[in-house]
Amino acid sequence: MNRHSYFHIFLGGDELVKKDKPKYKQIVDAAVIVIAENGYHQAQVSKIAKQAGVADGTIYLYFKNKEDILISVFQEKMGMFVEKLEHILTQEVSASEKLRLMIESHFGLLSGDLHLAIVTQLELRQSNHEIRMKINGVLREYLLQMDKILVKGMEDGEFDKDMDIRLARQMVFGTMDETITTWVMNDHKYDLVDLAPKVHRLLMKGMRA
Amino acid sequence: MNRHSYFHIFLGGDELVKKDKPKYKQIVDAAVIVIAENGYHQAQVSKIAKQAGVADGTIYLYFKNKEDILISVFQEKMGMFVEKLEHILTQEVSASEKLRLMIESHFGLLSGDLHLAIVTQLELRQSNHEIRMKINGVLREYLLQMDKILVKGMEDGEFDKDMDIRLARQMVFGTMDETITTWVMNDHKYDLVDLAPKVHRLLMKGMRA
Amino acid sequence: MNRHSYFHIFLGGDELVKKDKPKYKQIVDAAVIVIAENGYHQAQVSKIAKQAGVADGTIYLYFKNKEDILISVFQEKMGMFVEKLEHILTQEVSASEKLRLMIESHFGLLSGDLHLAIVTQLELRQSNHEIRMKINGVLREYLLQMDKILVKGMEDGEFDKDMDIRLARQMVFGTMDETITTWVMNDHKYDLVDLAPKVHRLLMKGMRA
Amino acid sequence: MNRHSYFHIFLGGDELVKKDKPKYKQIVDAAVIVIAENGYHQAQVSKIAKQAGVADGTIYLYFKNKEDILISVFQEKMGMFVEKLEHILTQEVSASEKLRLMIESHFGLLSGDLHLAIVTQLELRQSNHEIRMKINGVLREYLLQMDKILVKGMEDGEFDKDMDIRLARQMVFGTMDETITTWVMNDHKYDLVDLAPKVHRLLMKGMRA
DNA sequence: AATGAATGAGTATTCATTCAT
DNA sequence: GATGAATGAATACTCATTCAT
Repeated sequence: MNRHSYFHIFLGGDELVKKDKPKYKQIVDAAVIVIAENGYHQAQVSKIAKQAGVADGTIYLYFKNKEDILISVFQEKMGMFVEKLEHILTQEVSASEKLRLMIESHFGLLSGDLHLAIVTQLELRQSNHEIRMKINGVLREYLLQMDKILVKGMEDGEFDKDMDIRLARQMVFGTMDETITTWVMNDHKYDLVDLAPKVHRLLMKGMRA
Repeated sequence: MNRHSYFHIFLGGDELVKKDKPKYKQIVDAAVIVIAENGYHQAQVSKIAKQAGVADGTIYLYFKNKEDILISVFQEKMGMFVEKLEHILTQEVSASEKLRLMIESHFGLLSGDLHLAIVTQLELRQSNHEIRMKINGVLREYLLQMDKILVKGMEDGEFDKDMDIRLARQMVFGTMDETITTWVMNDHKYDLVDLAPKVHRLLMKGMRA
Repeated sequence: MNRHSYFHIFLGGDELVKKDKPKYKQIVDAAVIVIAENGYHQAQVSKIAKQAGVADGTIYLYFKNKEDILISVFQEKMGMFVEKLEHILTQEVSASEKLRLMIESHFGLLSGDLHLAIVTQLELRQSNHEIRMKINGVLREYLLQMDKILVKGMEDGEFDKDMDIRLARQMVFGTMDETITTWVMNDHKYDLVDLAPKVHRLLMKGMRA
Repeated sequence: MNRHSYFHIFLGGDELVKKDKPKYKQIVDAAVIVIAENGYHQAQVSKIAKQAGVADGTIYLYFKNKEDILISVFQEKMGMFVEKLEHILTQEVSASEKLRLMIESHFGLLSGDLHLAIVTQLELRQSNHEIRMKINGVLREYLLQMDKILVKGMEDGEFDKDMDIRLARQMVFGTMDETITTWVMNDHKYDLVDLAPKVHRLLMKGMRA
């Protein structure tokens, strides 16, 4: 039994097989570049195809439609964030330290891929309701992992036990998001990762027991 | 000399004269309703005209183009927020109390106009880069007033003197924004203003000296 | 009360008002010419608009979509056939004579508009299932009138009383249709109306009592 | 020398050799099924290949292009009709009886293959001008055989000697065609072959000397 | 000032056909 | 012979904006 048929059974196959092919990632990466450089509304399928070095029609061998490309971009890239976060969660450190690592990791990933930062913070937010809802679905996974840090911190007495977990999450994510968006809008003039410790300290003061 | 005539000098007369005419507000209000009820991408000029009870062409007697309508919506409505905030700044209370009043006022205004909340938190963010930059310009005035509270609090020793003012502002605004957006996305199931004290407490802990 | 509001009450208004405007007929006539000269599959909306002397977008002020244009072409033109047939039905002549007049009228109308003949006999039959079903609906009205001649002839003893009305109708319409299509495919080399008496005689022999 | 090798000389060998291979018929039969079940415009080459159990590219080893498949469908199937008709022509019976046998045979063949009936009466007529002209070429052979019955009948004094042979053929074929199409459109609710004697009688009355 | 009919630029997607393996 | 991944041309429709009335 080959690898393909193995996955076919557990994961539905078609989808995964396509994601494994080099052109799938090629197109996703092309989409990030085209959207970042041209803006969401000027990111035509033909432009993405050209950037990926494939024919327009080839796009549709790997994606159902344009919407599918955009959601896949977010899914593929968000995957990196979730992976890093999951790794942080396994470490034997305090909740505060995990929070610091998360902020640093999050800032670091976006600092290292300016195109991606523009796409996630500015451009993808211009998408229509339907796409945004699907993106939110992907984001939820990340926020659920984030919650684990907060809950652990509260249980261990590091964070305020009476804290409203939803508000705390909104403060953490809202602060990070606002910080990154401002950085992107200021054309990355300063170093984002340098801000991580300050952001961490600010948030910690807010949540400390 | 009132505030309007002050701006009159800098912004050009035509604009202002038109803003005083009844149809100007009529169209702006229609735009809020149409965008909230149909979504940003389904808010055609003809729909706004119909809602406002004027002909399509009439829109262009009051607005340069569609973009101008959208920016005007934000400008006109944001005006209310700035006015309230300016009033809070004149009060003889602590910076912490001013912060609380601001959050409460901000939440209150949006709670009282669900259409506006949908438009500012969800729909207007789907606009293109250019419009978003202009909206940010309008928002800046509000953030500058907000900064005054933070600076005053730091000077008075209520807030941490070593705080990075930009980060603090991002935490405050990011937390509020994220809280409101979550509330809108949850279809206003709970009372937003009720969350104000909790948000205030959370932010205060973060900034306290 | 003006003419428009009068019709509005009885006929649904919008539709009719548009059909009365000169551009409606202008576009329908342009469609016949474009389809006849370019073939069904090469009759793009932009070509029809150009032929009609209007902008592409104008088409959509008068027609819901391309399908609507095609059905309207058949409806408008078939209207002439039905009108003539209804007039024939009012005449005080034998069923046989009515049949002769119908064939002559049918052949005459198509002889007089070669574009239309090509469109109805060859091109419109290439349309998809949905359009064809709608066209058949329009055609049904014509066949119902035709049935009246056959029924009258049977009642009056001119036609065979034991005739299967459905088969008789299929023979009459099938023969006419096949005759016209052959004439169109032979590039109108001979005179179609000249064939009317012969076709009439042939059909009459088949149906005579 | 058989009929095939006769044509071999005039039509080129490649064609014929391929027609004898099993995959040729496999693809033709698949095309009939796919067109009947999906409609002409939804009968993509890839669907036909799938139904035939071959790869898309394989189609092009047996057919020049898609058009060639469609014409071949008609040719192959029409072959059965011509064969039956040729057999009828050899029989020692009256022209009227031959006509009856032809109608019965024609109705019978289509009754026995509903897919084929749908394809020839409805779907293939949606093909473009060029294909339709080629189909008519194939049909001509059938009509030429049919003419033989009419000519014989006229010579023998069974049919009206003054009959216009072309019109008579159009009546015969038009009536049969219209009858079959109506039967197909009515979802084969009644028995088509049962109608053969009635159709025969109707036509005979029309042509009788 | 107000109208609303007319304009026309711009784009996602399908599918017959090819050709390297 | 057989495959199937890759190609790329071709087209209906929307809607912001104009301008004659």
